[in-house]
Amino acid sequence: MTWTDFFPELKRLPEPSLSIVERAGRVVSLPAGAIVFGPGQPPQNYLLLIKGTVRVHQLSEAGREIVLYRVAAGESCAMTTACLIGDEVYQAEGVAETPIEAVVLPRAAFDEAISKSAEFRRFVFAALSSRMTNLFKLIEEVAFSRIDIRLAQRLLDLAGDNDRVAMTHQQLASELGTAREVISRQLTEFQRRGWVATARGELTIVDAAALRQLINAR
Amino acid sequence: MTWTDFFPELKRLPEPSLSIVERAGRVVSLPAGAIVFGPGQPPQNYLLLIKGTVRVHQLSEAGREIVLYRVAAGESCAMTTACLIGDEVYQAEGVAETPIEAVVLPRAAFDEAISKSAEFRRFVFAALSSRMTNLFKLIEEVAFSRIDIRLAQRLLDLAGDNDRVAMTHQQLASELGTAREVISRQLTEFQRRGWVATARGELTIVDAAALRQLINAR
DNA sequence: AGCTGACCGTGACATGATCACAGACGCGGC
DNA sequence: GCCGCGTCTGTGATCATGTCACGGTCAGCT
Repeated sequence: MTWTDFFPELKRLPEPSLSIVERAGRVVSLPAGAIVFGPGQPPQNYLLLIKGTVRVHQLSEAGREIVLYRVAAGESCAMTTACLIGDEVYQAEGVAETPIEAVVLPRAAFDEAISKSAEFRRFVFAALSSRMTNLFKLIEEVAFSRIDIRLAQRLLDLAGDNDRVAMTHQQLASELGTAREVISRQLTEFQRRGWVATARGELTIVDAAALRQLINAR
Repeated sequence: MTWTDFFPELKRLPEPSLSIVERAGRVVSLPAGAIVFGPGQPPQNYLLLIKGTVRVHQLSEAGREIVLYRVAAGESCAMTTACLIGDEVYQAEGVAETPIEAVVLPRAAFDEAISKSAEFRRFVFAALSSRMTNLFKLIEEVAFSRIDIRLAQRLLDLAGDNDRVAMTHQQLASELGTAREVISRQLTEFQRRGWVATARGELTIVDAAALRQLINAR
């Protein structure tokens, strides 16, 4: 079994493209918390995530941060792709949120596959454009959405089936690019209304319907 | 003379790619104020601007807007490219700020040129990735920058050699995704400090150095 | 001159960010 | 258990920004 088993679109690549990427790509593992890439670095490899998730966030000078997007298993990293193509350095940081396994495909092989395979191009650029779409949405949210609505949305996104979010207020603030105090106050209010239950470093969604209603109210 | 004269990178395309795009691309003109594309529309053509500028901005439900980027002569439109590749509809609006001339290249010819020419690909995707880089910067600014600094930056950007910006406060507010009143107050303050002179529908930068210093102060 | 619509100024208030600080909790060491 | 320490959370004060309401001013038109 080879790593392309994790990427159906790539598995269907015609030869010789399939062989190129299969042979050039190496699988690496990183522990949770590892910094996958950081601002100022030039990308050397195309990245494909097999297992785990990577959080990509931007850091401000003042020490605040905002999550730009997450890379899930089976996806590629948009910022890496953009920087590779445009020959630029990373502007954001990528952090392994869980232990991860990823394929690193060296630039040369990436370029070769791009030029030789229409299917590979489609895979790469469809992912890129879909992420771009997300970024436009993010800009709209940051510029125009109220913080309580953004928090409610994010809590629903982050909660698993057990409606639990194991994050500190500071981490939630970093998700949305705001300050911890703002999150604390909003959560206090959510709790007062019986929508969530909070505990140190974690929180439980009690009334998901109410949160959804808040989101749709405007 | 053909329209590719306006795009040095394309002019250097090897045959047959050059002929493909030259023959498939039609030059169109639009008056200032024309809506080039709008939210919900599917893109049918790749766009290359020959003359004038197009402003691409996102509209919020509440009627506020923010300028995502401008397409200058000699450039392509990133949102169009992304939507074409990813087969999605536009999420933002493109407006001709001046009378414009543009090349529209139908999807089929675009796809063909992409698959046949490495140079064309480089042209298209380098533009896309560079715009993506801009978007990350925009997110950082919206999320973390003070409005006075963002306004100062934008004024310097918008001012021509004569240090004049012919826009209303409302238009400036739309540039930055904020409200008119906020701009009015900031400009009043800038004027009080002797940095700008304001008039109805226009403004003159008096002390560009002071504005630059404000920007660099933090 | 008088009308009209766009443009601008401003006060009052709501929301969000920043600063300062204190209390609560969890965990390791004893 | 208990202590000590670092992290996490709560809260008031204040500032920055956004929203609402309204009135005044200006340019262009008849």
